[in-house]
Amino acid sequence: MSDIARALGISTASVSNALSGKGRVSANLSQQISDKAREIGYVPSLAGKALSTGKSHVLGLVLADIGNPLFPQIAQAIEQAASDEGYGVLIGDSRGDVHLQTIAISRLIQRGADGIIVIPRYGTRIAALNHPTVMIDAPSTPGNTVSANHWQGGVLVGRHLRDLGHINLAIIGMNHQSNVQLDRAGGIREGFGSSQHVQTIWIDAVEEDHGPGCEIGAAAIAESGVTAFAAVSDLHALRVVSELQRAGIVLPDQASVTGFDDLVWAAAIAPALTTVRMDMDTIARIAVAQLLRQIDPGWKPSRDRASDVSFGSRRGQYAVPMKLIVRQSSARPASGSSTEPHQTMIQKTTGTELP
Amino acid sequence: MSDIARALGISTASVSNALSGKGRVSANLSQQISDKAREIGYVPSLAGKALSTGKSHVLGLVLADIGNPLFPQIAQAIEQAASDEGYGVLIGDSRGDVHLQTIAISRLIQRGADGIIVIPRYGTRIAALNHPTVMIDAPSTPGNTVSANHWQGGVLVGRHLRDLGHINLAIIGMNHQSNVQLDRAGGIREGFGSSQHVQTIWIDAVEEDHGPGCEIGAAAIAESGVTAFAAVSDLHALRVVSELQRAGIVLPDQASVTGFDDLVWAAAIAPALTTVRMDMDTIARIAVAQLLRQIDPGWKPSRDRASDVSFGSRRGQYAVPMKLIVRQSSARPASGSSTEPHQTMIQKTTGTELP
DNA sequence: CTGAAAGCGCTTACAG
DNA sequence: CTGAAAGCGCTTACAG
Repeated sequence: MSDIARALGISTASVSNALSGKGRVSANLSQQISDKAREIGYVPSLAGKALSTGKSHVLGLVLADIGNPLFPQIAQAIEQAASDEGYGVLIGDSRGDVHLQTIAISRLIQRGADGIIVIPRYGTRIAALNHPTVMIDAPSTPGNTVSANHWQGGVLVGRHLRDLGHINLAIIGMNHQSNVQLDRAGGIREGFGSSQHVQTIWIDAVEEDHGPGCEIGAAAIAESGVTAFAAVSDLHALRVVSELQRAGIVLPDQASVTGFDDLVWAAAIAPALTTVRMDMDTIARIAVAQLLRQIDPGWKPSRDRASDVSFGSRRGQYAVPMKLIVRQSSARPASGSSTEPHQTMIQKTTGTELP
Repeated sequence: MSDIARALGISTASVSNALSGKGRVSANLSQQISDKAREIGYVPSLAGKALSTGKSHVLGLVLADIGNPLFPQIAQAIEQAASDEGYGVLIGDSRGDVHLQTIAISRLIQRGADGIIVIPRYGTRIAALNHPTVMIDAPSTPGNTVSANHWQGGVLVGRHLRDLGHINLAIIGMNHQSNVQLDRAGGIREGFGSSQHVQTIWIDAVEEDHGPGCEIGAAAIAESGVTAFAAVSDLHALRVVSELQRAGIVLPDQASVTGFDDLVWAAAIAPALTTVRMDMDTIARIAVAQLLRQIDPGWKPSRDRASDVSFGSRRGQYAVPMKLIVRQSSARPASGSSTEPHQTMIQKTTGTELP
């Protein structure tokens, strides 16, 4: 910057004013300055700017567990939304440890992050920082800023399965401490209708009895009359699909399975998994916008995003609609066989030697 | 810092010297300073430090595609290794676009990253930056700094399948532009032995003919006599498992399947997937160490890591050994049925009405 | 061992 | 419209 000033024989103040476009410089000089800047390949020093303004233009993204399979989707969306607004993203990982979560946050603050985006571990409450912060979890989580509308996503699944003609459903969850999972399960129940048969299996409870990674027992559940399995995550849906197929149950003819999140393998398995997808791009945009508004109350989005306003919010919270993605794992069998008594069909295939 | 100096009636120079532990201050004063610092809750300003030293203590992590399912493992390991050395990690995503990759890198540099860690898209060559950079890809990639020894990982798989008694193998790859996949496939071939029957299926070629997401045709391949499937990634292994099971082929009795990378679902499916794991923690530590050495030739690791030196390197490259994780998908059947003529067995189960 | 001073690259009142 | 000056919080020769 001083290079430009020297080359043009002017003050750095004018250079700064011209380059920041605050309009305190004549159009003529301003033009010369930007020409010269381009000519000498001027790259502003963020460090200098940060020191004088007190803003680093960096956001911190803290996850309970970076190992989470959803992390790629999240990080990609946040990175995009942040960089659209001229912000960088610093990552912090608390490796699933609640205590480390706080440490990770303060480390990012020390590093100069202007604001923090937290995706907490279920059951965790973030101690109120006196630092701009937004949280992405579930509408039912206290302190949540924005998230997918997990309940509504569940309703989509429940209705879909009901419309397929199922009357006996098992919901598969992993952890009943997780508001995300609780919301999803509640929505599924509502969508499926309370007059039907519905049971919920929490895998953590099963694993407590039989050890981690044990069978969920999906095949046995199917034999008891359940024809629809709605998992609260694709990972668990995959376990269900896997156990069912191994037991010789043909999908989707004899049972429908659905998941959540549209993880990378959902489309890769056969039959491809019906699932529900979050609109992470929108969630990320809203999260970043809310954060920047905290950092600078006068902040306005760089491009108009009319959509930002369109999600009704209880208590200033945004709940972004989810979208059902119907694939073969819950297709309506062409032959209409889903209405046949499934007991018979299962028996027909259990003749093979199974584990 | 000036607060401390004022409170103690000394110069900021002494405070700086004491706090940075460069030993130019009497033990006595130094003690007072650190006491006072703790007392008033002093938090150093990285911005000030960055401006005066010209170092941000931030590293940039650039991925071709953050959406990559391996990203969580990578990011977690890099974040850990970097923060162990007092560095933060800024993320950049090129969304799979080769052109954006260069842009992402320069954006991170502009943001003040002292060095860049690149995990490139296959087939991409990073234009030599005049900025500290390390690259994590495959030993066979020009410019690679450190990576898993994908070839050796392949050998592990090949030998394992051979030792199981298989004599007819199909290697499943996705993209023959990827050095990672090429290395893995080559290793598998070597480990399995060249005297055996081996064929390689590249999914991208199959998809070119039949559209994306089409069947690989694993069941048909099995019917042709193949009893072992070695995929170069868990994702493709999953597709194989899925197709095989759907066709009524029982794993591992009638066929063995292996993958690569130990992605999150590898242990979740039934039967659990035999796979090969990278030692990302070691790779990340070496990558960070190499990068910091470029940034500051006098740099030394904060803790002694004797292990860093133990991986022989051709041309200064590190190839970190991979580890085979044997699970049920390639277990030796208790009954020894893998040596029975599998044709019969397949027929036995294809009696059910399959798609 | 300790301190006064200059400088890193920017921004921002304040004068002119 | 333009510039001289001070300041953001640190580090680092250089004196004393």
